[in-house]
Parts: sequence; structure tokens; C-alpha cells
Amino acid sequence: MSYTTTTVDSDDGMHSSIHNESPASDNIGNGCRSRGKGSVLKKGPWTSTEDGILIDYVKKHGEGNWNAVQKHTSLARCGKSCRLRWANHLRPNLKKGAFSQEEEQLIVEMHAKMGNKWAQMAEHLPGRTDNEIKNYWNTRIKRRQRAGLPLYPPEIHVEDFQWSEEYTKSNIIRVERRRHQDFLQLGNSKANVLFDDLNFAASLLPAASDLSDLVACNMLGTGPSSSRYESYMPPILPSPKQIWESGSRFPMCSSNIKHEFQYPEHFQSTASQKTPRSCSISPCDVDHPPYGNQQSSDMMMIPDSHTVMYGMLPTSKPSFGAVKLELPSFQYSETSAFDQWKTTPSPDSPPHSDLLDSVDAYIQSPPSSQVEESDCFSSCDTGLLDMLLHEAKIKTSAKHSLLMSSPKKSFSSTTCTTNVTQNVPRGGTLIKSGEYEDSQKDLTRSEITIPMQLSAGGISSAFAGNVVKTEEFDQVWEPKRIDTTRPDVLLASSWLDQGCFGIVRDTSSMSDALALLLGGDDTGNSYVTVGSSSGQTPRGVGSCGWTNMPPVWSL
DNA sequence: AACTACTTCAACCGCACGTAC
DNA sequence: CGTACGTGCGGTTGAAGTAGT
Repeated sequence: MSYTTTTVDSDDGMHSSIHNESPASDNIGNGCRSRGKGSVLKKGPWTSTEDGILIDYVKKHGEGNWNAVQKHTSLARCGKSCRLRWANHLRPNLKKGAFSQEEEQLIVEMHAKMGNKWAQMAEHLPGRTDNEIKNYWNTRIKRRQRAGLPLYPPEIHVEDFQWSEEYTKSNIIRVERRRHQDFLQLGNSKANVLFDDLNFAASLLPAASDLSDLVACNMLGTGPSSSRYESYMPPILPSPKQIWESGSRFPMCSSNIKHEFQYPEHFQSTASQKTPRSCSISPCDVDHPPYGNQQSSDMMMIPDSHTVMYGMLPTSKPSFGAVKLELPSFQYSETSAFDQWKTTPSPDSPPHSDLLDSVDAYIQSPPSSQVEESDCFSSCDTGLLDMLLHEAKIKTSAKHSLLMSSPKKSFSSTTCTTNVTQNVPRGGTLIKSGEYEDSQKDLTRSEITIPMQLSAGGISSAFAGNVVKTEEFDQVWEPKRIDTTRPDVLLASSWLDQGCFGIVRDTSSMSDALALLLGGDDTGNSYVTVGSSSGQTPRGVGSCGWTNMPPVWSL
């Protein structure tokens, strides 16, 4: 937008800008434009004089007809600006100052009920404006995220709130329409988001199980990017039961996150009673029911940056289907759910410093011994990589008769629970949450680290920085070594080699991994050993976006 | 004191919707 | 019915303030 800006000294000493709106910014139909006689509309902070004029006008003419203000007064403000000023600052009975505890509580409850419906919330908070509430909420999100606190306190059961069918339906339509539009113009840079979305959707929806593959192929080489997918989730989520029954879709996602990130009982306790529509469940959760603790839905998680953790929900429509996850500008994704993990100590987790030390040390000098049998190589949000690995998994698991129909048994012998950790975007600090004690004593667990730098986009936060740490093999254990015969290990290590940390190294392992993954090892046992990348080279933390991904999709 | 990083919040923007013509 | 206009809403921006170094 191009404005001719003139700085003037206002009566109260403030500098304000006067903008001559260019034709391009004329905002046709918006009611915020110059009216006739080429009048100059002022923008920026209001002066007390302007306030006085507006107050005067409203006294005489009442609220409304805001565009007439400019006509009938000397105020060079557009109607919109007047309305906003009046509504947010000048109208009587406005409450100023910090929100009281009661108000805060009410906001939280209302947000849980209605999402980002600031205006509706404001109706229930006399003297407060939607803008105020919105700002408060955004600030709150940041604050709580920083503190590792759940967005909603445990006593707020978001999933208890009902949403009308009409609302849900309309949003589904909207989402679908936008998805279609965006799909047509989807580009490479943000395609990852779609991958992730679709991956998740496909994972949850039997009918869409192949969607990600299909789209992945179709998307290659397409044009401009779209960021919209960062804000959307699949419109439909199945019931926990469905998810569980489709557990085979997540053979690599056997994380035991909830075990590692305990949450107050009263919060968990309600979970099992929730209706399917009441919660969003990550694929990572599907493995839990058989493990006993009824926790399948208590920790609401959504892959990608809008992950819900410990009752932390996206800022809007916290309902069935998570129809549209609207995020404020700062994009929670920057830290995303992992921030919750990294900062929310579980009863078993050590102080962060310990974690940081140990993990940082690992990054600096990753001992090969820690990279182990990676049957459990898993991540909830690894998206594209998950898809790849999933393929390999399917092949091997089929051979190994890892039937999800008997998950408890199969997992106990062949897989493991998973700690998911993340390196923090800034400074490459890696913070690990989880069962520290176990990790201390159980030196034989495996760990594959894929640190990456988060970017602004959603997927990168969903994918990037995941340190996939597999652990807790029940009994079966292997000597410490890197299993370079495994495609997933190869893939991971190769990926690291390919510039994930700004160091381009041997690329042969990638080819090997892909050969194994795609070429097929029907037995699942005859992987060719390729010792190209052991991951022992010290790595700096660099950026590794989807653009750095090995070109597997072109194969 | 100067600089930087971060936070807060007022204001702007684009969009959607309703209504008048 | 189509268009213009007015209004409201939610997302985003950027200046001012604050804290840290």
C-alpha cells in the first residue's frame, strides 16, 4: 500500500501521520476512504482534539453512520477509524486497566467455548472491548506458552462445550473450499504444510489414506505458495475408537507422551468420557488405549503447529474437528506444542538444565552408541519423513507380523514408547522432556536426533526440531551401535548429512536409504549395510526446512 | 548511556455480511 | 438482481514502552 505521508505535530504533541490514500488503497467498499473533494484522511494515533470532535459528534448524532462524521465535522478520519476509536476508547463506561481475575477467568472460559469470537466475548464483559480481549488473549497465549503452561487451566474442559452442527458444517465447507483453492496454487515452500495436514488427515480418515501420497505427487513443482494450510486442520476427526482401530496407520507413532507428560488427574479424568467430537487426537495417541491408562484423549494433540497439549488448544474453534485453527500473527507455531513439552516438567523429568546439558552435549558430540535400533524411530509430527518411514515401516512390519490388532504384544517386543523432544529455535538449544531417570539408567535406548531450525511457517515447527528419541524397549535390546542397515536410520542420517545442519556430507546414504525404502526389502531383514553416516560428526544447528529435504518425492 | 530484544496495545487492513437503492 | 455503501469482525502491524545487557 502506498501512502503519501505527512507528519504533523498534533495538538497534544504527538506526531501523527496523514496519509493520502493512493487509488490502490482506496479500499472500495470498505467505507474507509476519502470522500469527495479529495480530502485527506488522517491515520495513526488519535489526538485529544480529534477525540473531542468525535465525542461531540456522537453526542449530537448518536453512534452509527460513522462515515458521516467526516462530512459533518472537521475530522479527517474515515468512518471505520471513528467507529473503532469510539468503540475502543471513547464510549462511556469503558473499563480501563488490567483485567480482573474474574474477567480473566471469564475470558478463558468463553474462549474455550467460542474460540476467537472477541466481539461475542466483549458482550459478556461490560466495559471491555473486543480489541482489548483479543490483545489480552494474544498476550496470554505468549505468556503461558513461554511459561510452559497450558492455555486453558485444567478446570476448563474445552471439549465439554458444544458446537452447533451448523457451525461445524459451515466451517467444513469453508475449509474445503479454501483447501481446494489453495491446492490449485500450492507451491513448494509451503507445500510441507499441506503434506502435514494431509498426512494427518489421511492418517485419520480411512478414505483419505492415500491422499497424502496423491497430493505429494501432484504438488511437486507447483507454483506459488500458500500459507493458508498452516491455519487449517482436517475438518473431520474420527472418534478415538476409530483412530485406535486405525492404529496401524501410525506404526511409528508409538509415543508414550502422555506417560511422560503427566497432567493433573482431574484433567485426565474427564478425558475418557469425552465424546468423539469433543477432542482432537493426535496420531500419537492412538497407541495408548491398550496400555491401560485411558489417556487416549486427555491430551489433545494436533500435529503441526497447532498442536494441542495438555488442554492447550488452538485459539479458535476448539471443537470437534478443529475446523479452522486460527492463529494470531505471532503464530504459535514458532514454539508450538513442543514448548509445552520442553517447559512442562513431568514428574519424572529432570530440571531443564540437566536436560539441556545432556542434550546439548549430544548435539555437540553425538555418540554413535546412542543411535540404536530404530524400530521405534518415531515422531508425531515428522510429516513428510513420517510418510517415508511409514512406507518402510509397512514393509517391515508386515514381514515381522507386527499386527496392530495386538498392539500391546507387538510393541512390547518390537517397538517402544517414544520421547519427543525438540531443539529450541533460537540458539539451537535442545530441551528434552521425558523420563530422565530412565534415560540415565537405560543407556541402551535409541535416539535419533534431527534438530532443525524453526521457521515461521507451521510445518516447520511441527516437523522441525523434533528430536525423536525412542526408548523403553521392554526387554529386547541391542548392543550400542548405529544400525545402518535400517532405512529409517539411513534416511535420517542422510538427511542430516544433506545440509540439515549446514553441512553437506556423504549423500550416498540417502540413496541407499531410498533404495531400501522404495526399492523394497520384502523381507525386512535384508537391508544392505551402508556405513556412510554414523552421525558422529559434530554438527552445528542450522536450518533444515522442507526445501532441504532430500529429493525423495521426485523419485 | 546506548543499544538490543521483547512486550504491549492502539490502530489498520481485508473480508464478510446486511441493507438500501 | 446487481451494485454501492455501511458496519462489524478478526487478523495483523508497528510504534511506544520496558527490560536486559
